[in-house]
Amino acid sequence: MELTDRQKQILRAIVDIYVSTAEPVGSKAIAALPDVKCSSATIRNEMAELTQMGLLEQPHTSAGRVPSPAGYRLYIDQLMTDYRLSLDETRSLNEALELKSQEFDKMMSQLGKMVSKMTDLPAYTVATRRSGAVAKHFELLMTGPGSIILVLMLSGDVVKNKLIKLPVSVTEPELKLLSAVLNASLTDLTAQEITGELLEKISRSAGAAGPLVPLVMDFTLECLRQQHGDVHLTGQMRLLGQPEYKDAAGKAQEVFETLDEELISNLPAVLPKDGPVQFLVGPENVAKELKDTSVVMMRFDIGEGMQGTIGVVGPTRMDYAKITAKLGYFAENLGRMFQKGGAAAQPPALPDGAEQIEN
Amino acid sequence: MELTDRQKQILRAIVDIYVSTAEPVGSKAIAALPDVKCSSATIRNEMAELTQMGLLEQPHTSAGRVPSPAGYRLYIDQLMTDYRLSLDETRSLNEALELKSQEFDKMMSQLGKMVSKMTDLPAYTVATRRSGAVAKHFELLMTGPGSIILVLMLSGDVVKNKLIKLPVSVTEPELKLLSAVLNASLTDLTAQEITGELLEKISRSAGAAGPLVPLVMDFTLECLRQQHGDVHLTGQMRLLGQPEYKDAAGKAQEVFETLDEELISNLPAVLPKDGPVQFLVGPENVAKELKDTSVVMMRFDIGEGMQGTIGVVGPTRMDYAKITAKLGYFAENLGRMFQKGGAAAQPPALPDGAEQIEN
DNA sequence: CTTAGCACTCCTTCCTTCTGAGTGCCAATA
DNA sequence: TATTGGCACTCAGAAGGAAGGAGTGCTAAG
Repeated sequence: MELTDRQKQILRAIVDIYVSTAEPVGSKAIAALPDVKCSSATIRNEMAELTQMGLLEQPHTSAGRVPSPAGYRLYIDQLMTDYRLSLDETRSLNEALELKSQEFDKMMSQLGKMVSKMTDLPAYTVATRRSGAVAKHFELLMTGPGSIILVLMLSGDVVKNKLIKLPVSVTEPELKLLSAVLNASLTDLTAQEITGELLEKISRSAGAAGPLVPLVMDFTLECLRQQHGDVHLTGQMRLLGQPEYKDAAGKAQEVFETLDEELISNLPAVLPKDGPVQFLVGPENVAKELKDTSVVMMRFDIGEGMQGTIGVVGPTRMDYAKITAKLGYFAENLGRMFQKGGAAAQPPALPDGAEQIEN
Repeated sequence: MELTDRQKQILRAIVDIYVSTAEPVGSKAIAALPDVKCSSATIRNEMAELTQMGLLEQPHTSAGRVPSPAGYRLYIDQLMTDYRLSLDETRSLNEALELKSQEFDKMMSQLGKMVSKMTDLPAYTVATRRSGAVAKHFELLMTGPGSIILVLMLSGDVVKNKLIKLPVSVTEPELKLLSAVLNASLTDLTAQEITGELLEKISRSAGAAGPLVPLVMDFTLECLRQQHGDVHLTGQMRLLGQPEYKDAAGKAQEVFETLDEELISNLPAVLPKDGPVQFLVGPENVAKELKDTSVVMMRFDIGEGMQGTIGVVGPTRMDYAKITAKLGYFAENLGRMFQKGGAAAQPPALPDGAEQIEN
């Protein structure tokens, strides 16, 4: 069942208005729009039909219309007009993009904070490996009589470290030997390629530090197998600024808790695969508590077989076009920064005038 | 002006009841308590006096009484009876204490999550140095044609890393040389002891890698100078479970934002110094937006010149005794775990019966 | 097919009333 | 002198209408 042009125009208008007012949209409001040529009665007829099709909903009989999840979906897939970032917006996005270069994990978390601030909604970031990770370098450092720190460098510029308590006493030279053996035999191997035999061989060549090998390898394999970095979720409280949570702290709390638990653990499974952008609208969402909540996810490149995802979480009624535009701007420039010269590189030059972003 | 025993008893009862009900406490409720011997009229007289002294407040003329901040303060300092952890509580605290040993920073953040869950309130953790930090080891690793990773180990088992983009091209052996020079000349020095002259000397001995020295040292000095680790704040949303935020999402959001901004940056300045426990009651708090919010902070030892702080944030009306007991239990056992054998060590044995915790 | 008109629905807001918990004070009591 | 029972008074919050108004669906005319 195809929509007529007028129906599309009306649906689009309803979504646009509802997104900015959070109030059900009446037929008069639509008829009053400058480029609508017909009367409110006609609009009413069309609205009744759109409701029948399941694209609109009515909170109660004598209220205006609100887009249904299906309506949002259709809007996103077909009707959404690209949002043009204003010069001001571009400028503040650029400002935000001036990441203080730090440890990788902190950069990701800082990025999330920036996005959350720019969209005034909760945001999260995850780093994902595109290919299997390999170890690049092992370093074992004595920190005290009974403990060492293992510093592990992985592909993708990821550094992990762990404090290990020693089951046996080991001397500094023995530790050096073990480091050397590990670096010689395990660098550039994926988790699959590290076999039990290999480990046994290493244990034997490591001499007195042999008993350490399982401890070191447990952590290493755990790191290598990790597909996703931590999910950094921030700005949850911004959701409270949305009118839907005006006086329903209970509802908000439920959403928060779900975000904290479900989303963080399930989200990596629904990272965008096909396009750079993906939308989860209301009930399409991972958890049923989030049925009135939507997620916009945007992929970006961080080179070295790694890929990042920025996501923004908001009420189903959110400005998909604007958020997509902002995320797109971030993604584009982040990819460039990560590839070219790291976060310390120049932020992108200010374009002359507002820039068109494709979604 | 000293309080009579009966006044103390009444104040204590009012705080105890109000803390658990969040409703103003009337004279009848007090008179009905088993160990109160006088009538409600007497209680009313005493309550009027306590109100005059500024220890109680009245939301409106015909309502019961509520403790004022001064009342809470007096309660905390003199009246609070130690809360006895139940066997159940001790058991779940012990369960929570089974930290998965990980990187230091993650442990701290995980600890915050545990505490937040156990108290059902927002919590934060910070690690603080007691003495100046020194560098223990430098490691420079080539990650690609134009970039290296600097891994820096500090005293206190803290590991920091940073991706550095190279201004000049450097070979692997040159990098090794620089590592060696850094390790030879800078280990065990505090930030103060690293002078310009010293750096210049290093630059010269580093040969081709000389131009890298400022980049490396900027980061190193930044790390050495850092007094506090990151403040890990979690569980903000639990505040929404408290009745005072039942239908005031706006107020909650304000508190959240303040927590995020003010608290995190100002908090290290008010870390407990004198006792292991410190209370910030309502207006004593760091920011005026938190005037209805209290903080309980507990110090614990993590050895190696480091000290940790766990804090719990809640409405002024919170169960100080219970929270103190729980934090105390954490602090005691954490200190033991960190000192004896790291987080991988055994959690404390379950005491026979509930255990008395001193605050 | 579109539109003006109209009756109808029902949410929202505002006002009023009512109730009851709790106080303050006074006079009686021990 | 300290305590208690009694009583009038206060005031927030709940409950109950009543009015207002935005918006709909339907019908009949253009």
